[in-house]
Amino acid sequence: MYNTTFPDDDLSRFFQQLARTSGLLESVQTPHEHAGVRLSMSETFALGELAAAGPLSQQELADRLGLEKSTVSRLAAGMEGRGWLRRERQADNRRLYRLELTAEGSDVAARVGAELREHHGRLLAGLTEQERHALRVGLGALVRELDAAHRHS
Amino acid sequence: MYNTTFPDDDLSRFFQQLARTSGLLESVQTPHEHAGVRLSMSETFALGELAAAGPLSQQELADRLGLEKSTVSRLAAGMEGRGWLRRERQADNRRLYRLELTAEGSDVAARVGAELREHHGRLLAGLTEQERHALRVGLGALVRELDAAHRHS
DNA sequence: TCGTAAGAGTTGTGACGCACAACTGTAGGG
DNA sequence: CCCTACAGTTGTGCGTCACAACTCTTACGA
Repeated sequence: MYNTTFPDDDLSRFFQQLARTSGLLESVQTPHEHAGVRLSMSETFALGELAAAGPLSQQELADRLGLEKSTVSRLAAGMEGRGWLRRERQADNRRLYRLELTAEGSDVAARVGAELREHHGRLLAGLTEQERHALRVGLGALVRELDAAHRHS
Repeated sequence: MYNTTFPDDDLSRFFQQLARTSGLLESVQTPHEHAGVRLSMSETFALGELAAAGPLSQQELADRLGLEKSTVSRLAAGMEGRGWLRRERQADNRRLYRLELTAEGSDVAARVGAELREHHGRLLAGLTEQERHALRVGLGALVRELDAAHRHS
């Protein structure tokens, strides 16, 4: 009688599992050790965005991270303090920052990225080739729909 | 030069997307409105666990949710206060609680569960039948590996 | 049988991540 | 030249959580 009341579909089970173990996100709540560096999830993603997209303003970074500008202000300040990025005003518009990774920041991004890739690789190694392919197709489609749903809101 | 430093595999993109939009988890951080009821993610999962597994002790619930017993103590107290569950000591061992959903708790669980299912359904409706199948296979395998990885740690 | 240890649950405390609101500073237009 | 728009900052408070120290119940062995 019980299990008819709550979603028992794959999506639910997956997200519950994800949120419970959080092995992939490496503990959503608490800063964690990556490649010998302690960083939060937002810092991890910020490094990823800056590494992938190059210099951004804080507002652009906030949009990409889905965070409030005030939060990103402190986030960027912290990362600057740790020597991971430079904060210079943009020459043509001094209202905007130009957040750019330092050499050290790029290095951390590379190391953390490598560790995440390796972690994902270990996980995927347990899958068959078919399953990996299915995961790629399925997640790709899901990301597409998530994105669409997000845009329409 | 930039995009070689950070994981750009599907898993990374997916989780970043997930964490950014969080449409599925309905805002990881902030309590959200579900079926006319405001509850946190942990409360949502707790309802799901109790609805699915029946009466549990607090420690068992803590294990299932991946939370500390002190956290679950306050969580359960709150849910008791909202009339969602009863906390009785187990007759044969009075150290343990017997957390059981009330009628109202089961009702909330059912309504929230239905809304989550509907939400997931809307999302999946945008996928082709092939993609849905692939997602099912891929996520199933991923859950299996996450679980295994979690057990071995 | 009594003391001691184990384990469930509670409470105090503090960290962390975040949003909101009110502020400052820069830029552009009437 | 003011007025508005917008990037960024700071004050503040909330929600979630872990850790540690405590109480209470139970089991076990000398």
